[in-house]
Amino acid sequence: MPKVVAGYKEEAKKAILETASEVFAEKGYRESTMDDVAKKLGVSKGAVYQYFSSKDELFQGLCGAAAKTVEEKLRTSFTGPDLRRAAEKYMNSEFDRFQKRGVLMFEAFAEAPRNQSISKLVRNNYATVMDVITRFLEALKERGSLRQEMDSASVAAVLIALRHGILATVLMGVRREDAMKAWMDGFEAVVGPYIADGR
Amino acid sequence: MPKVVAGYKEEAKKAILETASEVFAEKGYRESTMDDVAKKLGVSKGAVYQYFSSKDELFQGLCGAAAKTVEEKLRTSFTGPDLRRAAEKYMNSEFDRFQKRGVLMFEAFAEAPRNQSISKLVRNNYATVMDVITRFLEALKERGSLRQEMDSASVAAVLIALRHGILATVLMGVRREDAMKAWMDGFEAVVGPYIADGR
Amino acid sequence: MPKVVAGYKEEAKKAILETASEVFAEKGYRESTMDDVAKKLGVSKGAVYQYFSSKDELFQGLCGAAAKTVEEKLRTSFTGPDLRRAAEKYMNSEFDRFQKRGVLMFEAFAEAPRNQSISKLVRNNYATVMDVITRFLEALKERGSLRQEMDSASVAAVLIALRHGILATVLMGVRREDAMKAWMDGFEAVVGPYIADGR
Amino acid sequence: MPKVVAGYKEEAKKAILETASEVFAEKGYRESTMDDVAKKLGVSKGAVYQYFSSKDELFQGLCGAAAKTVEEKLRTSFTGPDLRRAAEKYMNSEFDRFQKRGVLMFEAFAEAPRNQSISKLVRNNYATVMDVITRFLEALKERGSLRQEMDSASVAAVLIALRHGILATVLMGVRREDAMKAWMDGFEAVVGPYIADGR
DNA sequence: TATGAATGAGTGTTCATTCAT
DNA sequence: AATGAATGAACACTCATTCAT
Repeated sequence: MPKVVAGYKEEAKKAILETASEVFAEKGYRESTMDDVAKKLGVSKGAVYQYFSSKDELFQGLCGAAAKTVEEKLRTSFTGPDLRRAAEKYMNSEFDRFQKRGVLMFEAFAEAPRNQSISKLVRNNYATVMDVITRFLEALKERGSLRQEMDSASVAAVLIALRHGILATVLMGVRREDAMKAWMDGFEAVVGPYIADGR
Repeated sequence: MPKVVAGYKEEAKKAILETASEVFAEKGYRESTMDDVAKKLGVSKGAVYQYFSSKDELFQGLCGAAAKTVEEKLRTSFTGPDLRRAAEKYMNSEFDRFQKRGVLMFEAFAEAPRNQSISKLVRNNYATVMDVITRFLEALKERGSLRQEMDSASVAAVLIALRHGILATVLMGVRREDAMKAWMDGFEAVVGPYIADGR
Repeated sequence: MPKVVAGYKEEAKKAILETASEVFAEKGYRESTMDDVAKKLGVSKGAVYQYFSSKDELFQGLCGAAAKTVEEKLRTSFTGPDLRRAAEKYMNSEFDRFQKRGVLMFEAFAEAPRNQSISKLVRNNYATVMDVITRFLEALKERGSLRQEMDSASVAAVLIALRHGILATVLMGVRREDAMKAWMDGFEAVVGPYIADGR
Repeated sequence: MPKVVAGYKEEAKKAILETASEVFAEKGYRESTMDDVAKKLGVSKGAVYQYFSSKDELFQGLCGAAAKTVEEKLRTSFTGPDLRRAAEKYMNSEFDRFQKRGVLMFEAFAEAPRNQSISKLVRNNYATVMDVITRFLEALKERGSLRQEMDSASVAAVLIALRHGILATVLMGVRREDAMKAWMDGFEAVVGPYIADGR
């Protein structure tokens, strides 16, 4: 009779989310069963239901957590003075995550049209990411590191699309190094010349 | 007792594929039932099974058809002398298709990791598209319409990723006009200066 | 692969209803499973669901059929010239039915407060029965077989209650003959003197 | 950590029974969960199990208590010199109880055939009630208040059936006042003329 | 060829009951 | 005594697939 975790409720939820994301990523959301999740956790189905009242809620929790991870990663990656290196580091960490959980993003997109909560999550995540990147570019412009006539919001939109598309190609079988090259090429072309220390 | 179509086997398959893609796009692949498809066609389940021996095969047929459509569209769009206008026209037609069938792409990506056939389809499609675009860019370079030092394959990879990412943002709720702007902005940045009539 | 019945849809429904009422009467509605019903029919669960889309609907169908049977029995029993004998014959046939399916009535009453359809059914059945009996007594009054000052509706209400209560006591273990005696005693007391051929 | 009651074991049981009867009456025995009962009590499931070792036992306790209440009510109602008024007062108090807990009776009847304990309870209750009423009628006969040729046991049986049937009609939606009229009409018809002070 | 009744293996979810704390 | 997390056996309901007609 193993416990979900030996700790507190929040810990338990996190553990379930973690396991569930592995299972869902491996077998797909619709193809995975609650039993799969429970068994991988070494726990009974009922135990999982104590923390998430439905499979759907579990999936939403998952997507929410993933969205937060993405935002976090974004914020922590784009900090240093070297824009280019930041972009590279960022995409590298995305690749790592994608190796394992990448499909989940598509699962979420596929569900969104028929699932209000997921849809809202996806949209909010997009808005947040747009905001973070736009502000970041604005700050660089003010520092003089980027050309003044750049439309930050527009560039941000392109970068987000590019990032998404690059990740998708990885799922399509493109080799990681090729994908990274495409990302860096695209990044440079879109962001343009960069003066590291502003003036 | 309506026939799938009053014509030949191939006609019948096309009709089923068409209807199935509507149903799957609306309700999702896993959530759609063979009965949904049959009913929308005004035909019995058994009739559908006469042409596709399983739901999975039906989905594969769907994806194959979609891939062909994409390739076709690509080839027909990028022909005229005006690169920019061609890019815009192309994305416009993608948007139209995406309004209705967009999600199917995500369904396919989500299935791919667990479905050999779909996976192969996706990869082949990627390769084909890469090929088409790379050749096209090469041709333009030879004509002198694009800068000679451009790495056609690399630019093609970026463009494909960008296209994919842009379409994804549409599903995420980005307005069509904003998505189009991002596409055009990205396109120009990536492809660079273009001399319409070469030299 | 046995068919539900070898006949038409309506036959099939009747057969299912028949079997289900046996199962439900034996094990109780809530304790019976759809599998119980299917197995007793020698059919798969899915087959049952082809005719009744839910367990609840099956139960409603059951109650509806039972209500109709009751009304029918009432109408056919109270016809001849001998009121007393009619009453006895009627209750006898009720006892026969009750031996097997009696509990179902209580199941229905127990469900009614939480089940609109059942509630409506029960009320409608009561209204119909009241109507039938009242009219019948009225007719007898007109023929001069019953005392003129009798309040037919009131007597009908009492008779219905009495009938119900008598049947309940049978379920409580009262011997059939004792129950019959109580019914006849009550009936006579309530209906009063009767002149078989009017005038 | 609230205690079931701050008092003695018997008090605790009573409190649980009281709450459980509310819950069961509202949602039905099979549809109610032990958690429903516990939560309404403001206590954990485990606490309830300390006093009743199973849901079934809880239900039996309930029925037992209800039976006692009925007997009590009977004994206290039929005391004064005015038989008619006593009958009315009695049914009035039954109506009050029925408003809230009426369905439980049907739940019990529905369970009885598959539950020895409940079955025994129901039969014993019937026997007791028969006894109480028969004795009461006998006493009245001896006092000269009722016609001497009356078969007390028979009349008692009819009255019990009538009472039961009347209560059932209330559950079927008959208005309280109409039900009361039917009860009084039936009562008078069955019991016959009554001389209030004997001789 | 087409039909649609039938199958049967699942799947999400519930809940009485237990038991370590 | 009380808690509530965990168990695990059910159960209603679904659906891809088959096949007799």
